[in-house]
Amino acid sequence: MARRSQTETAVLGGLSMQPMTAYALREAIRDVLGHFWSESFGQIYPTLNALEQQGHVERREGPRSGSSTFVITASGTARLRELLSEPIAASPPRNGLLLRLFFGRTLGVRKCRELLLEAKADAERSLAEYDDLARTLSAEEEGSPDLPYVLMTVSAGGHGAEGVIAWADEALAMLAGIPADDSTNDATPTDGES
Amino acid sequence: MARRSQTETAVLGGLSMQPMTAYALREAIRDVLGHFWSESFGQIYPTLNALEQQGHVERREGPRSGSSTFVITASGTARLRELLSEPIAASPPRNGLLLRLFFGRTLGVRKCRELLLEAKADAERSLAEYDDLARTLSAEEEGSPDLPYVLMTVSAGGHGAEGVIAWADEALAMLAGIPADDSTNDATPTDGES
DNA sequence: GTGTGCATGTAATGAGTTACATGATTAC
DNA sequence: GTAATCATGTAACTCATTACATGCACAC
Repeated sequence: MARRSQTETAVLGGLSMQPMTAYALREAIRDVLGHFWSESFGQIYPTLNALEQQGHVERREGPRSGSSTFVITASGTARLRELLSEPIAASPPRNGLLLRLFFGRTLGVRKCRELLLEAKADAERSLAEYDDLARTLSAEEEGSPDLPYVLMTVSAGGHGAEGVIAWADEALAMLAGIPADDSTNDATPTDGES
Repeated sequence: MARRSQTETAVLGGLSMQPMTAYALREAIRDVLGHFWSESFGQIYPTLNALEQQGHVERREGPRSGSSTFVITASGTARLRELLSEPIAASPPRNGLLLRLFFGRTLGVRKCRELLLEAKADAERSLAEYDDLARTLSAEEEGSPDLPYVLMTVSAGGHGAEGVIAWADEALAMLAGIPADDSTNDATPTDGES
């Protein structure tokens, strides 16, 4: 747990695929890892400096004057392997959609339906994106030893999206069974008694 | 965005289902919302105090001397409705499993397989739990106006777990297609050149 | 009378995000 | 020359978690 927590993993991992400038690294993390991981960019530079001091990465001449390309060292690869082998620290769940639906009685049937339709549309859109991405990557990165692993994570996104779609359909059906009671929607609260 | 960010929503939502002590609330959040939401308990008490000062909850005699039961007020219900209607602030994705698999070339085929088998087993276990939970709740809370909404969130958990299982099978099949190259596992890194 | 669980809170810490500040290079 | 983009960093701030501190009440 060398602090920098998982930022270290993401940074070393990115550099394990290819040497990059810090700038390129942060774009890679945003665009490529972005589907399932995020890093605060404010920590990438400090982490790179720390890793350099520990000898896990080396600074080389960058593509421009003043810029540096970072290259992972053998010790960095070992460190990455170590980090990847650590038990997965489950980040606390925070599903804003489910939080809203859970209190759906207060939110109202109509808004719940809207949320579900929106979630379903989002999932359908991202499912299409994942399919595209898988096809593009298979073609462009053909033969790369990283490809199968990358495809696995893309596939996870796809299955997740499919799960959301199936769930949304089910939930919409359940919603349809609830009397579209407008008193729970925007009218006076049902604080009848006591 | 009254700060206390979403803690406010969870607290008001919990009290919208029934009046509780702060202690009971934090257990409810842990046990019931726990599948898709988490709150740092250190924020529940301050949030309750803030809500009390704003008139969104009222403090009543608790079940013991010195303890208080909190009751949501009409303005609290209105506030909750407002909070639930706010756009969903997507929390940054942080999937530790996918982060590891993405760098699977470095981690090694064997450990990837272990991770996937573990994830699949976890998903199967929680799928069974969700099924149980749905059955139990349907029986125990029969007739509650909150029940259908609660069941929707349970169903989301189930579909999610099913998605993970399907994905894990696919990913394991992909893994099987990779030469179980032990050089990428624990042997010397493939830092051949330069 | 004592231990377990109910009950209430606060302080310290640490992690993560944003916004800011700065400058070089390249394309137009 | 000037706008966009590459490039590097830091400081301030918010947010969240953990651990700690305290005490009552009820069952045994």
